[in-house]
Order: sequence, then C-alpha cells, then structure tokens
Amino acid sequence: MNKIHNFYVTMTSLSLLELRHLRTLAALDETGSVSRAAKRVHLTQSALSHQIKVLQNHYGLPIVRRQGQSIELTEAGKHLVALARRVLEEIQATERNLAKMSEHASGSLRIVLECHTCFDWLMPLMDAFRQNWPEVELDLVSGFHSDPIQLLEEGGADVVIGSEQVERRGIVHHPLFRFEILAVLAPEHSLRAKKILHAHDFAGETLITYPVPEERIDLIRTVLKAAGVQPERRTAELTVAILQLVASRRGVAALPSWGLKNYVEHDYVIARRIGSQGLWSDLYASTLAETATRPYLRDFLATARNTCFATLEGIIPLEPVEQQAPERQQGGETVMEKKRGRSIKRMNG
Amino acid sequence: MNKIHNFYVTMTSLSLLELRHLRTLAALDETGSVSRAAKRVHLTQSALSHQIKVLQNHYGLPIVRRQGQSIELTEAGKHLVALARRVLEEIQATERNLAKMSEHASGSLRIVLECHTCFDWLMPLMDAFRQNWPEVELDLVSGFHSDPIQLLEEGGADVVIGSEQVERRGIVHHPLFRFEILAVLAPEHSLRAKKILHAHDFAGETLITYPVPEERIDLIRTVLKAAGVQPERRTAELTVAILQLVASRRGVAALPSWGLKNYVEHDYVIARRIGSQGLWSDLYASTLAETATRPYLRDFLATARNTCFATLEGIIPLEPVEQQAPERQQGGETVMEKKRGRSIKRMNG
DNA sequence: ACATATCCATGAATAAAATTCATAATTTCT
DNA sequence: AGAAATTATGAATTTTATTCATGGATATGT
Repeated sequence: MNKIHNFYVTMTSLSLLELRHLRTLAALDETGSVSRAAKRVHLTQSALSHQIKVLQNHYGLPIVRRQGQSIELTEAGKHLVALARRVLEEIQATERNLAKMSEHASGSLRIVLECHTCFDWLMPLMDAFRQNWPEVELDLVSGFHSDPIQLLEEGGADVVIGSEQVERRGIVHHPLFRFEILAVLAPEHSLRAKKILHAHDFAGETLITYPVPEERIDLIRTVLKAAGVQPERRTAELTVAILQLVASRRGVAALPSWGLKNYVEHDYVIARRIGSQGLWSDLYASTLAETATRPYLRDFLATARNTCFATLEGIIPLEPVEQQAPERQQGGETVMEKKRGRSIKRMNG
Repeated sequence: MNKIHNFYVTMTSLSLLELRHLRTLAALDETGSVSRAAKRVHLTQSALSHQIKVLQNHYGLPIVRRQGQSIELTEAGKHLVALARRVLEEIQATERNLAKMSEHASGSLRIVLECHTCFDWLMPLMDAFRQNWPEVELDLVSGFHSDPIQLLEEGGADVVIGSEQVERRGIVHHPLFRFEILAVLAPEHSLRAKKILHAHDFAGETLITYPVPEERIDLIRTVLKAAGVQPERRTAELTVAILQLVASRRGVAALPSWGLKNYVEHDYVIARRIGSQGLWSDLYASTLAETATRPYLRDFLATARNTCFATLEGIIPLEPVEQQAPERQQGGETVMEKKRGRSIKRMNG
C-alpha cells in the first residue's frame, strides 16, 4: 500500500540545531574560549570544536572568530547566543513548573555555609530561589558546627556548602566549582615584589581569617602546617572587615579570587598567588541522598552553578567524579544511577 | 596534574531535553496521535514512543495519556507543548535572521499554481512571507501554462506548486503533503446513499471543475479515463462557485478534502470517497536546483509545511523519497546531497 | 630567542544514543 | 468475536556525538 516512488527529492533539512548547541554557545559566550566552555559543559574541547564547525557549515556563516589566544563571537554567533539565552531560560522555567507538578513543591532548604565568603554569591541566589519556590522554607543555619554533615543526618539542615568531600553513606556531594585562594596584602607590604608567595613568606605575619578553627582554613591546613609555619591569627566576621584590616596593614589574608577583583583594581589591596600552582579549593553542596532527589534542590543547584559561573570570575567547573559504585546492595539509593544523564564518564583514566 | 578523585558524586543531569523532543511534542499536539505525529516528523511510531517514554521517566510525570484510538496530552504535556511552540518559533525567527545575513535576502518568488484549491492556504502564507522577506518580490504567475516546469527553466517563474513529479535535470521537487480528493454532491443527490463512489457512478453526471485541461484533473486522468467514463464538464473559476453549482444540483465535483469541512458540516453539500482506497494526490513545490538553495525559498517551504499541517485537516506528510542517485557525473547539482540532513532514508524497501 | 605552555582544528577511532525492526498488547469498529 | 488500527517494548542496528591523538599556531617566560 502507499507505494513509494523510486527516486530522490530534496528535503531541506530544517534546522539541525539542538539544545546542546545552544548550551555550548552560551558557554562560549560566557567563557570566551573553546576549552573553558568545554569544561563548563563537561565535554572536551574537541567536541565543541566539532559542534562549532557543524553549525558554521549549516548556516554558511562563521560563528566564532579566532582572536589570538581566545575567540570572539561573530555577529551571527551573537544572534545565536541571544537565542540560546532566551530559550534556555524558558526551558528552565517550564522545567521548574513540571517539577512543581511532580511532587509537592514544599519542604525545607536549610543551608550550612562552611565557606564564609560564599555569602557573596549565595545572597542573591537565595533571593531568586525564594521567588521560584515560595513553598520552600529557606534558611541559613547560623553558628559554627564542627561536623556539619552530621547536621544533615540529624535533620538539622538540608545542604552543606563546603569543600570537604568525605565519603559517607547516605550522603551525596554535588560539585559546584573550583576556585583559587589568593593571598591578600596591603599595597605597600614588603612582600609586594614577589609574584608568588610561599609558606615561609607567612612566617612572622599576622593572618586575618574568619573566626573558624584552623582546620577550616585551607592556607593553614594545606600549606602552612606542612611547612611548620604558624603565623599569628586575628579574626573578623565579614569579608570587608578582613580587607579593611589588610589594607590598614594589620596583617595578611587568604581569600577566594572572585571577591577581590574590585579591591585590587582600585589598589585597595594586592593579591598574590600562593605556591607555584596556586592554592585551589573545591566547593561542594552536600545533602542526604534523599534530599538530592527533591526538585527544588536540583533547581537550587542548577541555578547556583549558573549564577556562579556567570558572576564569579576565575572559577572552573568540577568534573563530576563517579563514586566507587557501592558494590552489593546498599539500600534504595538507585536514585542517582537512574536520574543521571548520559554524560557522566571518566575523562582521564 | 589535577588529579581526579576516585569516586562518584551525583551530578544531576540538567535537562536531557532536546529540540528533537520539542518538535515531537508539537507534532503530537497537532496530530493527536503518535503514529500521525511520527509521519509528521519523518520518524517511526516506535521512535516517538521511545522519546515519550524517556521524557516521562525524566520528569516523573505522564505526558500523554492513551485515549482510546488516539492520545491526549496531560497537563505536563501541555506545558511542554507551549514551551515547544515558543521555542521553535524563536528559533525559526533567528534562523531567518541568519539566513538574511548569509546572502542577500533579495530575489524573486514567482509562484505558479497548478492546483487551484491551493489558493486557500497560499494566500495567508504569502501575507506572512511578505512580512518576513520584504526584499523578495513575491508574485503569483497567473494564466494557464501547459508546461509550468518549462517556465522555471525559462526564468519566468520560481516555484511551481503542483502534483507532477517528473524527473528533469536541474529541477528539484520539494514534497509538501498528500491529500484526499473527495467527490462532492448535493445532499439530495441520488448517489447519496453510497459511501464510496466508483468510476461508473460518474457516468451521466456533469462534472464541475476548474477551467483546466482534462489531464490536470486527477479524477478524470486516473479514474474515469481508465474506466472509459466521460462525463460532461462544466467549469468555474472559484471553489465557492463550484460548490454553489454542486449544491444547486448542476453537477458533481471532486475537491480536496480540506476545504470541504465547513460546507459538509452545514449540509450544504455531502462528500464521498472515490474508490475503496480513496483518490489521493501529492503536492510538490518544484524549483530549479539553484533556487532551492536560497534561504528565503527554504523558509517559504518550511512555513508552507508548518501552516498547512496546522491548518489543513486530513493531509499527511510525504516521505522525502530519494532520487535514484544520478550515477556518473551529472553536473553540479551536489546541492541536495550536501544540504540535506541526516534523516533521508528509505522507510520501506 | 628558544623552549614551553596554551589553545584551537582536524581526521580517525570509539562510544553513546537514537532509531528501526519485529512483535506484543490494547483498544475500537464492524 | 474478529479485524483493523494504535501504542508499547526489547533487541538489533544505524547514526551521531564525542573522545583520542595530533599538528599548527599563538603567546609566555626565562
């Protein structure tokens, strides 16, 4: 029936464009480089290069232009990026709606912050979240907690934002990003000539930190302890207060690179790399496995990543690393095995 | 460097949604059936079934509900369809912009209509086109032409909309859709009792047609000629005029199903299938190979298909059939080989 | 200036996934 | 009840995206 004729006819392939491309375009725009964008979307640089090529062939237009060490979007590229922005936003919005339909969109999201500086990006994020999930009780759990993960288990909190990543049954760690911790000095400080500071440079200095135990301070834990350097400490609650103390030469500090830009540009303080590789820290959001399935939590994480990558400079995405699958039956946590998309894979042996 | 830790961490797969899914959703909504939607997007029913399943699993929500012989979109499905509509429209708009950037968006689009009834859907389409491509000279080539394809070759027209599909060098045929031609009778006509009309039923009747030669009238060419039936003919220029003549019992007609619905519902006329399989006709837009590459032509075809499928009832998509690849060098027409997307393939041997 | 990172492009190999095929299950219509 | 039409599903297959392995090109630093 319906016999099919036996010869070709053109069928102009209407749009080979896929959301994947739009996500790539957005990342390209945000990072200004193919390889950085690749990290951002968890693919290789090669994959993105191929994607770009396909698009350029399809539209018969250049989309990016190689500009020395990085790239620049062409006119056409900008059009596509604008499209990507709008479309991806619309998608997020309706996915939020679907999530709200799928279960009760209520619950609590009580956040423990191990990293004080994270206030900077968390505040606006929380404001946005409140709008999208009015039914969710959103809170910051204040005060110091020696074992914040335990708080999760006890039900006293729902998310811990910190850099530890202890393997602990029933707990999942959602990678956020990696950032560099820089040493902050007064512009006239005697160490100003050095491009890179090493452990011994801190000997005899006063270290200004947030009021948390030493083990929570990366500089001390991973750099100074090992070198046997033990500077004096002085604490302040707020980032601005720390910076003010540094500027007025009461001591030096070590802070995430992203919050420093403005102050450095105005010569309020200067920032220096710590160690030749730099001192880096990874940030995770940890939750109970159960909590991880909640749609509002997933939305929270998604927008956290989005806004951080869009807002914070100099941070890099973390590879989602795979947990040594808990061999035999470990309970009902098939959650992650099921829910995760295709793109979790080892990227180096 | 950057040693990678050795265990898993959840990475909530952010949206496995792709445009493919949105295109499917839109088709599902328009056709109300998985198999019809499949034809619409040139995939198998199975493929769509799988797609739907994936989406439902992903969102944890039913998207379609089986409703007897066809399907119904759920609340969630409707959300997604609404998204699809907006997104696909935005994409078409920016692709139009890109097309305009890639070459001069000017030229001419002079249309020859072999099928008179096509006026019905062509008019609004032309209006829309004029808005999007103000630089393109849009015209209907009037009058009768015995060999319209020749008009293309002579440069007197740019597109022929008709049902012939003669293989001719340098000419490409873009499939539009397949539609059924129904016999139209006055409600009191003596043949009203028959569900299906056959060739001999037309003997002794007056056939009311557009004023075109017999070879252009499918009913005569493919049904009556073969049976040696030769009814009287009477012609009218406009579809409404034909219908009026039929209603006033001056004769019978054969018209595309889509334009009849309103008249049939109001009992102005009645419509009957012709032959047990029905009488079907395929519609193609034919152009020079060269014209086929113009972005405005491709846009015209795309929106033609879109609006037709959205507007006209009872039409079905045509499989893009592959031309018996012109073995050895047949000139420069690599155009279609290059430009067409992946999805041209034989779907039944 | 020369070695050394970085960065992007590209072809081939590989891995992933979407689609088809074959068939079962379900519903409707006669 | 049987036939026809429609959707669902598991397995096979094809198609496609992605990685891998390089090469060339552009800075970067000593």
